[in-house]
Amino acid sequence: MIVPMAKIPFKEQMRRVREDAIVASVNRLLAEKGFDAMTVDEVAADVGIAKASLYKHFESKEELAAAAMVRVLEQALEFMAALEAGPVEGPLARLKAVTRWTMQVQLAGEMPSLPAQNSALRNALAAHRVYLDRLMEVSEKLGAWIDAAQKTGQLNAALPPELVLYTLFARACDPVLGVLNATGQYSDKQIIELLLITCFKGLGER
Amino acid sequence: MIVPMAKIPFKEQMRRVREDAIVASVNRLLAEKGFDAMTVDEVAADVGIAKASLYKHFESKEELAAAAMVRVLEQALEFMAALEAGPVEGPLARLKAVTRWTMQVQLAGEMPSLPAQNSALRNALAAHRVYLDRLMEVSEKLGAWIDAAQKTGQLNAALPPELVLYTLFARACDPVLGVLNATGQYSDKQIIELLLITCFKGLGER
DNA sequence: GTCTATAGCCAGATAGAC
DNA sequence: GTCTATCTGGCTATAGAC
Repeated sequence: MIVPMAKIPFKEQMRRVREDAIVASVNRLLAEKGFDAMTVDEVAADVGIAKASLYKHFESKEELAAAAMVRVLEQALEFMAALEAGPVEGPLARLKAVTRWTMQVQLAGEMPSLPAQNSALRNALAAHRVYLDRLMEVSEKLGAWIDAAQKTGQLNAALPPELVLYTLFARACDPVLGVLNATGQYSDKQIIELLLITCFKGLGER
Repeated sequence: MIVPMAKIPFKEQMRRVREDAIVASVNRLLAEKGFDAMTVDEVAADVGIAKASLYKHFESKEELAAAAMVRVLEQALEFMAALEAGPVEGPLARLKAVTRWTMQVQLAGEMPSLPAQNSALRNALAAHRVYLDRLMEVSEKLGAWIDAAQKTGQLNAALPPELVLYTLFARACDPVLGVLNATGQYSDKQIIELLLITCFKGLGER
């Protein structure tokens, strides 16, 4: 269904472009250095505007990080929607495709990493409606695929579905990928295939 | 072989006890909050001495973290030596036993977590002789077990041994454990057995 | 809304008396 | 070696001119 576009004022368009540029910078810096090591000054310098201008768009450093997280979650939703519309059939194949996608994002240096324990940030995220909403959407879609894959016996049905979900999220920012990449011994493709094996088949021999 | 103990001066003994207490506190705080969120003031308060006194023992916050890492690596070496002397036979069984041990340490809130990206800390560790030495010892012992397990077909021989090694290190501080524990739905024993499955058998069905 | 300049704070590290 | 008190730098956030 095609929805007629509402006319968007010019100023509003400018604002969006600016904010997109900001969030893209934040995303890259978060991926590179992590939340704590990233400074708002760096973000401003990277975008090419003054720090005070940043604060006209986002009211805190935490808001910046949340915006970056929302962005990557929406990209994930977009990818997952494309998967459902496309030729990739079966829940397991789709779960693997998403996992592969998260690894590609990591390799591209575009997976924001939020230290799991930072309390100021966690509190901000736990109160951030949009972030929670997107996170829920992704979780529900993945959850449906996990359910289906367990019912058809493609995934180990003895594992609690939440465990599978948490594991997939964890693999999306698994440090092993970075370490493996740093050795310089493997191509991106090899790294992804190796990590897919350890994730879905484990380290053991069958 | 029993080595005759050199006589240790009383003052030296006092110093060691103090430093052990300091490192134990650091270890716990690192596990609880991570390196960035941990403050030297907190450490001093937790130990019950003044901050300036801390700096008579360790010359920087990074040195504190390094000492905690050395401590846990030495505990690992001790555990691994006991494994080799004990009833646990076979390289795979030993690898699983070590993995189980690291998860118990995590559950006990005693696995120091060093954000993978902090550059000041990483530089300090990369130049820390004792830390690197212990890390190498652990890696070599694990590497030998991995080799053996791959030769006997207990571990997937198609995986590069380094990948297996990095994966085991990563699982020693896997956030999935904490998340699973936070749900309150599983006992420690269940959590450990579930994570051992995902690590060695993967998410898929065989 | 953009900028320069600065406030305010916090944490790592140190001075200096005992 | 331990303490109290302080220095110092860097970071988030804001004031105020334009």
